[in-house]
Amino acid sequence: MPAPPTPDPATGEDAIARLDDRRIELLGMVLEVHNELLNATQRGLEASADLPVQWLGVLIRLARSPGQRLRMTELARDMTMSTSGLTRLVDRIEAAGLVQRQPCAEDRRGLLAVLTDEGRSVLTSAAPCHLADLERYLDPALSAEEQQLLIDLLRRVRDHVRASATP
Amino acid sequence: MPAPPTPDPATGEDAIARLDDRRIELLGMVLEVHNELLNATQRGLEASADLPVQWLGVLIRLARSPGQRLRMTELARDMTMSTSGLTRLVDRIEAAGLVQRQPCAEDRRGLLAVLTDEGRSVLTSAAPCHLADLERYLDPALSAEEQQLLIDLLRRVRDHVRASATP
DNA sequence: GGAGGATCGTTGCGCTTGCAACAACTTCTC
DNA sequence: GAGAAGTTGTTGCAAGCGCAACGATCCTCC
Repeated sequence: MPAPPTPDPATGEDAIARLDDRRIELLGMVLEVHNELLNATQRGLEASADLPVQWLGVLIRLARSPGQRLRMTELARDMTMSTSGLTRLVDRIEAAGLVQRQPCAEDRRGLLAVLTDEGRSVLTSAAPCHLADLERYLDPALSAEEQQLLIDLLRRVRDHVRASATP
Repeated sequence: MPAPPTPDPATGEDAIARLDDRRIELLGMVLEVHNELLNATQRGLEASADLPVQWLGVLIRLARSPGQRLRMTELARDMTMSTSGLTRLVDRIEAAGLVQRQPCAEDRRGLLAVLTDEGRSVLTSAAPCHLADLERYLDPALSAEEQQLLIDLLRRVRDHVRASATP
């Protein structure tokens, strides 16, 4: 391959040409799907239960955990957010009575976020609407197999980003 | 299928059981990948060019557009963010000299965000690092075909969410 | 051609988040 | 055991975003 006619502008053109790169498109698509899907589910959740999606995220993770409780740090990791962000988030949810902080028996520094009865009740009433919304958005777009495939592909990306970014 | 033994708690258990639903897992995975990938690329971009990812998003979209310019509203749609958010974002980028606002000839309400020479220069110097980071994160996780497949699946989700949520 | 409605971009305001610093506690090391 | 080093959760602070309201401009329909 011969050298390009105009060296310095050519590197610029080269860089511009690479803007259509597959990986950049992938990043953009992840961002767009995230925003669209989050906005859509948020609207649906506001209409049906007047609940922020993040609250539901916390409630779901607690409900799935043994004893309906989770350490603050672990919850923050699960939610992929900072511990300070999670502190305020749990503050709000606790003020609404859906969660409660409990001291941790085997580590006196730690706190456990515990799902209250009211939190569990709110979750069981909001979950069906949330799921119906999600089905409405996803099922016509992707078959069950495609959804599973998408999950697997995304999980592989997540795992590798985590592994190569955390150190 | 016989009725469950304890009716009212059973609906609760039922709702809790559905928390493992494929669609909820998919939503969670999209959120996680978004956060991880955004944080990772952000760190890389800070280290190499000290540039927020959103700035690069604007720069890339402008560079790809004919005349390196885009209407504010269209840019907001492309970035999947509100017009007010974009106003402040462009404010910052313009203050840094990478973009410039120009009046729109055929619509005196409108403004065009135009890439400046400096913006183009910053983009061409930052893009290679950004792409290298992205390759480092994505290529070991997914083959070229899988990446393309992932893009296609995500695009179908995006399109359907947009179509069924906007009205 | 002019009035009503829609669209474009900006601003005030409040909310949520992350970073850095901190105190309380645990764990490692000698 | 005592001190150093790390971890856990909270707080002050500032940055960024979306919503609602606003003026300016365009478009439609009589």
